[in-house]
Amino acid sequence: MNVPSLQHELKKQQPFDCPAEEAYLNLVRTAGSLCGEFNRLFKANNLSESTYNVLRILRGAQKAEGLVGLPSLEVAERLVTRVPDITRLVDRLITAGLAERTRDEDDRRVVIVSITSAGLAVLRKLDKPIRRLHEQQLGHLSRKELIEFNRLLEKARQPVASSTDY
Amino acid sequence: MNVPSLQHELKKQQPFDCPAEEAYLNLVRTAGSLCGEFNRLFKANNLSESTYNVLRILRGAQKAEGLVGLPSLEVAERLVTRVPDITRLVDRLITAGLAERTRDEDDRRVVIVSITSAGLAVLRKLDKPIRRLHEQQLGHLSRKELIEFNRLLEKARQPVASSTDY
DNA sequence: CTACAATAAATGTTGAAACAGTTATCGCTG
DNA sequence: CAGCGATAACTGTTTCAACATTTATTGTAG
Repeated sequence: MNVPSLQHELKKQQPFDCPAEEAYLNLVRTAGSLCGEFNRLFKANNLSESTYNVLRILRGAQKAEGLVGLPSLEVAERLVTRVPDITRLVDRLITAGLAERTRDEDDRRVVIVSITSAGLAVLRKLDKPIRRLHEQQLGHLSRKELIEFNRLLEKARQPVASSTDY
Repeated sequence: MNVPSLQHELKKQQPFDCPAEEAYLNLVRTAGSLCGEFNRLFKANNLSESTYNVLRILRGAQKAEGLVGLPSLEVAERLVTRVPDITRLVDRLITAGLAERTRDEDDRRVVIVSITSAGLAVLRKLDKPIRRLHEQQLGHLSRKELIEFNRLLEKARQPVASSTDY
């Protein structure tokens, strides 16, 4: 079965109101579709996209920056999608034994979150399946297409008449 | 302020593991960003993206297909993002007076969901702001870019080696 | 005509996201 | 060093999504 056009897929008789709307729906649907496959993979390992991303960030801070852990807010800021409730996100990881908290003695307001060896083990186990899924999802786009795709996605994030930038 | 590259934005020191992953993160982040703006608009009118989409589908069925309403399952199938819990989604619309249920007398298992005049009024009120937001978000992409964007998004949804298609 | 599989919708329950409000600590100013 | 605003994290609460289970109705096979 070929992938039908979005318009046909939604059984809309009339064309889209405007091209921008069509692209928006296309974008949301595509992201949802690809996300869904990852969520299934994560769920099979008792993780969610959010908790997985936190673990990735913590491992990255260790490997690339040589840090034991990161302050909670720092973790929140590095997440792909904004998360206002980092506390309970980390709570779940701690309950699962994948992360731990230590209070920063220099500034007792901040809490350092770090990944445990169990957390690292989970990530290691997931690395290959994740990479394989990435390849399966977008590996059939050529190098050129990927570059153009990224360019368009970044341009789409840059709003027109961004009055907030002044 | 320019939109920094995703890589810089996430404060990752090392490059992405693979191009497919970079594109995936870019996609998810862009969709989340644009979605967030719509969600704010919807919320200001006591709607969510899901409930708004249901209303749109119901209005579309009326206008384009001349139907009074649609069976619940039919509504669920037309939604952009899969929703397993159409019942309570419609519940909320009914509580808000924007939709109503009638039992199909021919097949008493099915429930016909239809939009009320209040629901149509809400949609009418939102039509312009929605269109304006679409234009603001993606209106700065040229016609050519939008076409290519759509093409790439559809290609991205088409998995490689889709063994399920045989 | 009864039994039963299939279908449509509703319900129960759990888990997570969103938002507001609170507590603890810090740094600065008088 | 007392007071105060700013900052970091936590907590309470509501709403929503996801999953499994249940009820009601239909059509169909014996």
